[in-house]
Amino acid sequence: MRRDDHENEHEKHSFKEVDFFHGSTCSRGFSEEDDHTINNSGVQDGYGEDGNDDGLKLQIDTGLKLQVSRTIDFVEKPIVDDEVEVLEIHDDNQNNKDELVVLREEIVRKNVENQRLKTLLNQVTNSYQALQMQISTVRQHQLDQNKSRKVHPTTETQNDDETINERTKQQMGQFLGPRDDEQSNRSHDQREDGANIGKSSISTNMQRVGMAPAATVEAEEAHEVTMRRARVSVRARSEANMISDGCQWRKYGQKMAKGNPCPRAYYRCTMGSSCPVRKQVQRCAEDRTILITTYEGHHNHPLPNAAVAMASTTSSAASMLIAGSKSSTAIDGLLNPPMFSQPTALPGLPSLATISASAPFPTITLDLTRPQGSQPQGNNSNIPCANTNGSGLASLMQQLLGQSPNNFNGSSELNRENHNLPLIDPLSIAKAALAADPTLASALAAAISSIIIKGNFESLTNNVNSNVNNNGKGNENVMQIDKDNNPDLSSFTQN
DNA sequence: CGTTTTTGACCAGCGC
DNA sequence: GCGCTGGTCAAAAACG
Repeated sequence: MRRDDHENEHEKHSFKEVDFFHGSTCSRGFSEEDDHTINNSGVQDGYGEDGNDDGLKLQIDTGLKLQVSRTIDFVEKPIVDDEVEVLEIHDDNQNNKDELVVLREEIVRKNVENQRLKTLLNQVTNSYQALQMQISTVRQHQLDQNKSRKVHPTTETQNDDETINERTKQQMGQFLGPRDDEQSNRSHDQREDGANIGKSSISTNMQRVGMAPAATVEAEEAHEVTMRRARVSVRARSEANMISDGCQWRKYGQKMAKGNPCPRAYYRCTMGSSCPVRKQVQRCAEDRTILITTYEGHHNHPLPNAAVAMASTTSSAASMLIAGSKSSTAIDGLLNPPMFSQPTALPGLPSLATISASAPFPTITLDLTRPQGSQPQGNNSNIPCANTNGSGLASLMQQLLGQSPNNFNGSSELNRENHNLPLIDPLSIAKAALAADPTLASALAAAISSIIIKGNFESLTNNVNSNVNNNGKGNENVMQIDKDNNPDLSSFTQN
């Protein structure tokens, strides 16, 4: 292959990336062949030729670095050996030593570039995390202000305007995803805040319907407990006794649960001296290859990157449940279990996760075992399934970004309020999927990176407007990923 | 020897 | 009040 051919190949791959970031399907990074493309051609071609492309490429790697350690592995993997081997064969065949020298130099140069990009990547990562901290700080400050307003309420109009601004910023922070090391500094406060968010919302709604103060207090207390105990459950096929989530756990108990011959194990996070996070691990009674891991609580200590995914998902799930509770219907549902007597597809995310507020505590379940597009029993038929076209990753990301799950009821009066609620963090959902099943890493990493690059807040906020009918009899909203049964996703599997 | 796991006891919530 | 169940505690055992 001549150098010109190399450059043509580079250009092709660059076009692939551009296509991807403009929304078309793309296989970038989903195969071994393309893995190298990312390291060599893709980044290299974009770097130094176009200032805008520079930023683009850097942010690509930022996403990978931040969320998918496995993907980073091949970013950091030396490329010399394989390529040299290929080139040596090439040299033997064509006996063109000059060309070989040129190509070797090219490889060396690209390795240097890779090192430089890695350095820049770290810088961008740090900046990204710093920005998250700033957003969280602003959010915290505004929540405090909100508490003060509760004590000294002003006019309703004023409060509404401020609340809108605050919630918009909360959405921004939510999209970026909570940072657990900054959570560590104030996790308890955050939980308080989470409860207060719900309390504030409940109070507002109670006032609207003229409920008695005593009932309000009672509801607030119950809601606070509910929100503090919000859980995230991950269903994944695994022969191991635990899925790797980056945290250190200490087993403190084991019980036989009713209706399941497999024991349930109880674990406590040991990465912090008094970390309140716990998890339960149990095999599914119907299919013992399925491991069900349920997380509860917020870490109060810094987490390694590998653990951030699941931890931030927990936080996001709690926010999501709090958001859902902000409608009066949802409050009734959370406080009165009959609303959750039957499963219901999660609006916009029908095949990725389950929200189950059935007693005793609301739980969001990431089901990584179901065929994509399948629905759990008792699905609300009114919920549109965004996955019927079966377009693989594109469909998946459409589900992740397409609709907000916040509008659990169809109350037009409360929709305006719901528009300003914290959104479920699609990054966290995807990251949790990655943590549970690393084979999805390369596929979702690229997609997540594209989200970051595009700053796709619009995709989130715009779609919040979609109303979702809820007939009030459902209790579980379901979205699932299954790369095993989805050929589109399976084709992206990284070995 | 420190840490982790095991396992029976204990407690709280709930329904009857 | 009683029994059932889920969750936690804590002492003993196992492990590295």
